[in-house]
Parts: sequence; structure tokens; C-alpha cells
Amino acid sequence: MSTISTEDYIKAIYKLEVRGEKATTSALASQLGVADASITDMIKKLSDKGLLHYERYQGVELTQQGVKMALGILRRHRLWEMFLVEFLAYSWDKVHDEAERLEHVTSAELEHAIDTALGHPTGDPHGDEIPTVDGKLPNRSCTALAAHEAGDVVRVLRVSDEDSAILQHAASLGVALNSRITVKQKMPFDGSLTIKIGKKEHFVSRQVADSIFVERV
Amino acid sequence: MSTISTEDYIKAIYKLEVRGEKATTSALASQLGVADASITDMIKKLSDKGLLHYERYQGVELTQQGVKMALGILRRHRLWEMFLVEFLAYSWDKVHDEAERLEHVTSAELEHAIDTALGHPTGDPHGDEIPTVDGKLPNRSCTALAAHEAGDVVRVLRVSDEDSAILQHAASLGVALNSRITVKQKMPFDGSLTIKIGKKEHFVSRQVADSIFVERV
DNA sequence: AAATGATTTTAGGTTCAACTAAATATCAAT
DNA sequence: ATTGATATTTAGTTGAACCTAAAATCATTT
Ligand SMILES: [Mn+2]
Ligand SMILES: [Mn+2]
Ligand SMILES: [Mn+2]
Ligand SMILES: [Mn+2]
Repeated sequence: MSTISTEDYIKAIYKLEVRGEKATTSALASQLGVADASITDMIKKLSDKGLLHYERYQGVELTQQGVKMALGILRRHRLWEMFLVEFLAYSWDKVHDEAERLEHVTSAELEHAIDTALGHPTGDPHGDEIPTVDGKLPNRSCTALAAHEAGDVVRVLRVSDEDSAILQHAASLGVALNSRITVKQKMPFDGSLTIKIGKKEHFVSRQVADSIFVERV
Repeated sequence: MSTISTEDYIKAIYKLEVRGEKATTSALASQLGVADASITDMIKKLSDKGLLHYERYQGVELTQQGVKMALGILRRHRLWEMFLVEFLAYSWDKVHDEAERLEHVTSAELEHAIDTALGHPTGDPHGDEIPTVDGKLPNRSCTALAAHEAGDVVRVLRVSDEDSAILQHAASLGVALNSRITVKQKMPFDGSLTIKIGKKEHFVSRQVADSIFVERV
């Protein structure tokens, strides 16, 4: 059986790989909040278990087995997030931390029961796709709001769920999945934006604009 | 913070105390499925944390602090069991094992959300009372079905949730909370019974009769 | 090609929660 | 009061998962 730590390591590596970044010791250490040496320790063990490929000083890469595990964890995480919103009236800025723990204690039966109760949802409250039971994950292409220019009209597809405060702030601006946003102004020096949602205009920092992912409409 | 192990130890001790049994090293070892020596190790630590009173060779007793912790865990356990039945269509023989894990990863907010969604239930699917947030646990008096005699008419108040197979079997006989049971026959040698539920008569072993708790009606 | 700075690994601990085997205490029965 | 059975504790290990400090490797610049 896999431990909570193991699952968190695998998930962290998967996330780096998805973002196109190399899963280096230091990247993992800062992601997981542990010392570099601890990462080296653990990736050796994970390598022995066949979950990743490891060559000293070269970072790691998940094996198929590792990717499969990552998708399972991600599936449970996102199902829980959706469930908390739909059945327990959670707001989207509160679900991530709960799901972070629940994902590790979820049997196949419970996973299935939640999936069924939700009517087999394809996405989570932040617009992330939910992997299927057999490990398929269709990934839509979307761009960060920060990459858009004045005049662009876009639709919100996803908001990063890592930072609760940003989610809360985004919601207060009227940013929700499928919201329509018009970029009014872009500051060239710091990348901050003025955007229009509904009838209101708002100022949006670069950091927030980096957390909102959209498609042109 | 308390670990999963700590919580399971505290709960096991509490259960023994409630049953009126002394929480000895060997009783705990067999309850928790670990070696006797491991119990001695752990109760020393729990004693240092002020959760129980320990005197060498004399068994242990929870402090108020220990009881408070036990009631919190029991509350989360039973809320989860109820929630799985009500919201996820679980049968009463499947909920215990899931709750056994979920109870340890439940924040105060999640506990509250579940309680609210269920409308502040007072009992779990097996008829066990749910401790209140402030640690009150009203305990009804009930007797094991096994202690009754031919001719007694009783009402089911509680069924032990420890053994999934017994719960499943009981359900198949029509035993549910508040079921009315008439004791038809009692075998003096092995304590097994013949009982009538609705229009049907069933044979019930001593072991099963020990797991069903009732009151005279 | 050598030096320097950053990254990664190794070496050697710590804590937690288990284990086995051996020693000791308790308790009931002579 | 001694003995023997049973229960409990001690002593010494193990494996996870972390840590710090020191050594090794890599990457980049001179
Ligand atoms: Mn997690
Ligand atoms: Mn999410
Ligand atoms: Mn448990
Ligand atoms: Mn129960």
C-alpha cells in the first residue's frame, strides 16, 4: 500500500511534469516543503518501487505506473472538491485543503459512490478536468489571462486552486467558471490588468492574472 | 496534533471503559492488533501527553482530556457513517471501515458541514448515539438480545458495528433499528434463539444475539 | 582548463510506531 | 509462603520520513 507521503510526492512530480517543468530535487523540495536531502531519500525509494525513473543529478520522471497513480490521486482529489461544493455547500476557496487529506483515505467504493452521486462530473470547481477511472485525462488548451492584451474578450476555463486567498478574491470580482471577461487595459511595466466583468471594471494584479486561465471567445 | 495511531488508541481505550472492562495492555493489544510491547510503549507516551493515567502493571484510564478526545473522534466517526448512508447510499455494513479512516482527516469545518447537512442527527446507522460538539453523550440503557427469554417482545435500539458480516446477516433477517422482535425459543445449552420479526421466524446464533441490543416493549 | 557558485547527494542523526525475545511482576492455587 | 501460569515491561531492532552538515557533482564563467 502507498502512504500519504508517497502519494503527495507522486502528485507533486506529476504537477511539475504537466506544467512542462523538470522534476528536480530542489523544485520538489520547495513544492513539498521538505529539505532537499529528504527528496533524494524518497525518490530512491520511489524509483525502487518502479514509480519513477531516477538518475543521480538528473531529476526524475514518472513511469507509466507512476502516472497512473498520480491520475488516481488527482481523480479522488477533484471528485472530493466537487462533492464538497455540491453536497456540503463549500465555497471553492475552502475545498482544496480538505481534499488534500481526503484524497488519501478514499477506497475504490467511496470514489465510485461520490462519482455516482455527482453524476460523473468531468471537471472540478476550479475548472480542472477529472481523470476517468481508467486514467484518461482530456486536456483542453487554455492560456493565462496575464498573456492577453487590451481588447481581448475571453471566457474563464480554470482558476488555480493552490492559493485560497486568490480564489476568494477572484470570486469577489465576479470571476467564476465560464465568466466572460473583457481586457480593458494592460500595464506594460508590471503586467497588471483592468478587466470588465458584467458591468463592472476591476483592477487585477499580475499574480492574479497568472492564476486565471481562459480561452478567446 | 494527534496522529492516527494516537486517535485509534484513545478510541480503543474509551470503548473498553464504556463496556465496563478494564483497559489492560493485553485487551488493547488484541483490540488494536498490535503486540503487547507496542501498547506499553504507546501508553507511556499518551500518559506523558496527559491523555490517560498509567501505573505500571495496572492498566490505564483516560483523563478528562482523553475522554474529550475520544468523544470527538467518535462524533466524527458516527457522523461519517450517517452521512455515507444518507448521502451516498451506503448500506450499514459498509460504513464502519470507511469511517474508521475518514474520522482522522476531518476538520472542525467539515465536521460541522456534515452535521448540518444531516440536520444534526443524534444517532448513527447502528443506533449508537452521536456525541455533541461540546462532548455530551446521553447513553440509553439497553440489553443484549441474548439476555432475553422466550416470550419477550423487544425493540432494536442498536446493533454492534464491529463485524460487517453480522450486520449484513442481521439486515437479511429484517433486523433494523426499531424493528420489533419476539423471542420464541431459547436454547439453554448454547444460548441461540428463535425469533419472530414481522411474520417470519428466524434462527439466531448466540454470537448474533450478543450483537443486537434492545429494550423491552 | 580552472575556478566558482548552485544543486544534489551522502553521512549521520532523530522521532514515531511497530516488532521479537528476554526479564520481571502479578495473581491464583497449592 | 512457594510455585507456576499469565500478564506486562524492558531491551534492543527495524523501517518510514524527516532533519543538518559536509562532500560531491554540475554548469557557467573567466
Ligand atoms: Mn495530499
Ligand atoms: Mn481543484
Ligand atoms: Mn480509525
Ligand atoms: Mn456505528
